[in-house]
Amino acid sequence: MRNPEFTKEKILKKSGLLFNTQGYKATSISHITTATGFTKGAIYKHFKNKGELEKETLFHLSSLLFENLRVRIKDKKTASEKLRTIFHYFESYISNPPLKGGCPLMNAAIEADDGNPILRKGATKILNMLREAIITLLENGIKHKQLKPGIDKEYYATVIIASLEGAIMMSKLRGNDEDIKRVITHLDLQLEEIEL
Amino acid sequence: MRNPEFTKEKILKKSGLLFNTQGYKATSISHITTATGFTKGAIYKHFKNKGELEKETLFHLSSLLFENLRVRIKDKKTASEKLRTIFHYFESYISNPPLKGGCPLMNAAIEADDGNPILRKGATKILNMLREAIITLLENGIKHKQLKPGIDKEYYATVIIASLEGAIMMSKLRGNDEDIKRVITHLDLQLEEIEL
DNA sequence: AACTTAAGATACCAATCGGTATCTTTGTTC
DNA sequence: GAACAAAGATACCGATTGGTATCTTAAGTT
Repeated sequence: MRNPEFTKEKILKKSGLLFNTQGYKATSISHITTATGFTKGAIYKHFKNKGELEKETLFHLSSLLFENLRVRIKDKKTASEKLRTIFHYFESYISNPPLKGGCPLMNAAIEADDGNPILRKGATKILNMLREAIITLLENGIKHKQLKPGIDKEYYATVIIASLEGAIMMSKLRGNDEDIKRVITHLDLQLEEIEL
Repeated sequence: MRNPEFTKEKILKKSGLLFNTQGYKATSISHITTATGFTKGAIYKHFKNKGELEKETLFHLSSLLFENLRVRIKDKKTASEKLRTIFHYFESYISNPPLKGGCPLMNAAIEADDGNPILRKGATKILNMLREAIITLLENGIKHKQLKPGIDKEYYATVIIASLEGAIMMSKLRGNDEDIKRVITHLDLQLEEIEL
């Protein structure tokens, strides 16, 4: 029963797990063959080289998270509610992670920034998507008189992303969810201050 | 002219650069031999294996940063001034980095957390040192009536470290210092709110 | 100046790396 | 059912990996 689409999907899924937990450089093609049950020939039929597999896997991982978030905020009414939903999505990120290995954006950004330009470019793209999504949310909040006009949207987008990413790293390293909870509390407070 | 101390120092220095920029796994012993001019035999005389070299190098890198900060805050009078000095230390961290490759704590934490227990332990230790240093600073500020009593010190330590670490990652990835500057502004504002 | 010890150089090891060329198998089309 | 193209398996490649055993060289001790 051959099913090339299923095969590619399975490779991406297993690669996603391995790249996100062990790292991109540390995960070899052989690791992926044993994890998927497919052979090297099958992998190189679907991806022209390891860099391409890394790139596609990163995109696959981030799409998973974006979709996760999109589903959770789509039925929320106000910008505040949507933002708060995003914050609290990360509350269980350590104890019950939607993705093993932490944040794929962070992982790719840290591993790639000085030695893997393709992966770095992918991480930059994801970060920009995230920034723009939050800024759009803030803009809609202002437009619908839910958030104070004149606030610095770029500023809030940066503070939100930076503190969440940093907190995930901290909580993951320390093995508890204290840090991520504190940061979520902090972001909730910041949001209160710009609500009308 | 043989000088084993100088040799070990040089190995640590060059390893620090390579590990912090290219990554621990991605940097081979051969890379270090060509960078230092020493041979494999010399390296394995001073470090029993690569893991030990990684561990010692991480400690060497973090000591460098801690010492950097210590010098800058030692002549500052109040806890607020000391904290503000720490925040603004990271202002030039991207444009004029004291250490190439970003924050060694972050780099080690991200690379190690799922597959390198020795490095992970080292990163945890450094994070705890940093947390306790900030908490001590806050305690002294309270004791000397510079900061409001009853503030949640753990909370502020987490917010400070998380947002700074996240911002370094963002600014480094995007290649500018906008994000780190925004976070420093944010932390300055937070500090104002707990000052007496 | 002979002896000793540690520092560092050299040469090698099996295992693994990413990648490719070639083969076999499967499903589709006519 | 013969022909064909695509999917996947197999076998191999040179280069590199972390690590070690052995050798040489330099410096200190008496």
